[in-house]
Amino acid sequence: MVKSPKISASHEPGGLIVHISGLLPSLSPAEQRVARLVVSDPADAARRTITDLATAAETSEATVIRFCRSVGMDGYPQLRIRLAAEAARRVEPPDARVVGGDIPPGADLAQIIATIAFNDARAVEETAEQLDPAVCEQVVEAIVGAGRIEVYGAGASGFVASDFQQKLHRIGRMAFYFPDVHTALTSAALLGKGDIAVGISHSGTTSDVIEVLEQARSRGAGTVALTNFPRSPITDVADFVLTTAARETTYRSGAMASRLAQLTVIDCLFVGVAARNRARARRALEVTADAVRARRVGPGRRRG
Amino acid sequence: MVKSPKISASHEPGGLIVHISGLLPSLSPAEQRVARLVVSDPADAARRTITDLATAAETSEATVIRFCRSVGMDGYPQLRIRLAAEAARRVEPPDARVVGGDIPPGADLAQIIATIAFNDARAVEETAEQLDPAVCEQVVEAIVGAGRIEVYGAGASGFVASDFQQKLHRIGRMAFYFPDVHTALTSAALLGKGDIAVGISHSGTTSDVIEVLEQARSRGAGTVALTNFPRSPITDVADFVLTTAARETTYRSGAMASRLAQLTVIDCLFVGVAARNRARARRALEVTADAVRARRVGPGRRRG
DNA sequence: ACCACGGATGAAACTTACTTTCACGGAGCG
DNA sequence: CGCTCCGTGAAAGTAAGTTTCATCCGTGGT
Repeated sequence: MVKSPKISASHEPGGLIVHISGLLPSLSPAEQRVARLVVSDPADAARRTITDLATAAETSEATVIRFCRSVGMDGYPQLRIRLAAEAARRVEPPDARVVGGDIPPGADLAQIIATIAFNDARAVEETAEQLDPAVCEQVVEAIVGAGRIEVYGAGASGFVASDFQQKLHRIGRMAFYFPDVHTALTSAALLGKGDIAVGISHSGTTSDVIEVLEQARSRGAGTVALTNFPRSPITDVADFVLTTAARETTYRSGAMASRLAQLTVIDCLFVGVAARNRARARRALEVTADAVRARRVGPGRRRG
Repeated sequence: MVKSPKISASHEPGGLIVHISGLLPSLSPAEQRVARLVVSDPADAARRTITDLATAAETSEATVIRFCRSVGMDGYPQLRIRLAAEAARRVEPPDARVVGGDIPPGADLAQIIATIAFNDARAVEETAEQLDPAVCEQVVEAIVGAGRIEVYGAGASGFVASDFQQKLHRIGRMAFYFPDVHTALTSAALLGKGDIAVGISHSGTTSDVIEVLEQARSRGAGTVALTNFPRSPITDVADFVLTTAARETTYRSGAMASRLAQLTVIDCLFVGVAARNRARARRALEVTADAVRARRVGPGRRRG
């Protein structure tokens, strides 16, 4: 058996490669070698026979098969044709920016900008592609029906959590965010059936967030995890798992791509929730916009 | 017509399917049955095994192999992956999502996600395109040489400001962010020549941010504005203006696109700054990553 | 009418690719 | 120190793909 019976479904419509990248850290070393080969050149991998690929990855055919199963395929032939399809679909970017590539040392700013924009945009697109609308729908449903919503996140993911809280609050949902673990734990302990706890962690391994989510769950609240890695520990304490698809480079490890990917998911959830009651949400947005109008200056002239 | 295993080269540029259609009349009856199956549903054919396809075409495997050779393939596996690739390529391009379009009232979540992702990714790309590398360069320069860096932003832009501060801080630059206007004003008053103040405001009209930036400027600090509107009030108090390119829709006025666009710019600046001293930045990132390692759990491995 | 010929075809032999099983070895745990 | 569990590849086993070959059938020559 693979994973727990989560609601995250075995769903990788938006790109097999992306899906594999996400699973990469949860694979065994030998399988990771295979995965890296596959990800780095899907078309080439599709051309190879299983023995060939195994040799190239310095492992045995058995491991390649295990890898296929790990990423949700029936066997090698299926992986092969999926890879071929995938490779065909992705039209190579015009110039030679390597996806997820590091910034070359001699790069000038224009190059840097181009590379970053490419990767950032990519993260957004790929995240959206692989998002499972069914799971989103359920999460939206849960949020709409929730008595209280709490959002947790540490460090960089904390910004995202905070952002989500603010958005929900703004359309009149009772949402909270606690930067402090102790406060968060305390608050989580007060959750109950019908409440929703959302934990955000790129790596899926942030113990603070996991603990709080666990606490919330033990009290009967529904739990949602937002992470880049579908088999990371955080998914064990989540009723619903939503994943991002950001490929981080070593150099940019404080990187933005994961943040953008997370925000994209948040945006989808937010709009989904808001769409449930357009009138009310719109009214709330207007009211809140009015509230800060006094803090604005001039006509915002985009004058000619 | 007889079939010509002649010098027809293994070159079918216009697409494999077209190629096969063209050859169809020159094939033997049994091969034609195979060809028709393949042409009518390439994706399906790619999924089938040779025995399967042979049965479906009411013929033997041998004939399928002959068919493969007739159309210039080495064997069945090659045909299969070529078909998969072909089928994938001829998938309809994403449908007509209007750029900057609002979400139609009846939209289901899948549509919403697609629209959002499209607009978000677009905002990132377009922002990068219109970003002036020369100005970025100057800003990076200023930040690298700055004694102190302060970042201001209110509301949603506050998250971005905070994020930027955190990033800079993480690579060892002396950066600050103040959520509170009074504190920010006080701090700005203490800036001087050689310091840098960065104000973030999507609309460019947030008086709090403008005031603080003004204060900083009056003390001799360099000022940077990040806004979506190149002629908004904030640009009057900025030495350097960086712009985003997010088209906000009415409905999503709490919108994410502008946030993502801002973050993209921040990302570019950050990487630009970090690139100035790769060794130091990398070391700092490693050290800070180590610092939170204890707050992480397990290897993210979960199977069985 | 008969036969010789050649191409088309599928059965079966054969080869290669894929999958499963199993035993080994090392890491972590009591 | 011994235990278990997990990752691993060797090898056995199965299925897929390929080749060979005998048969069939239509054609054209005798």
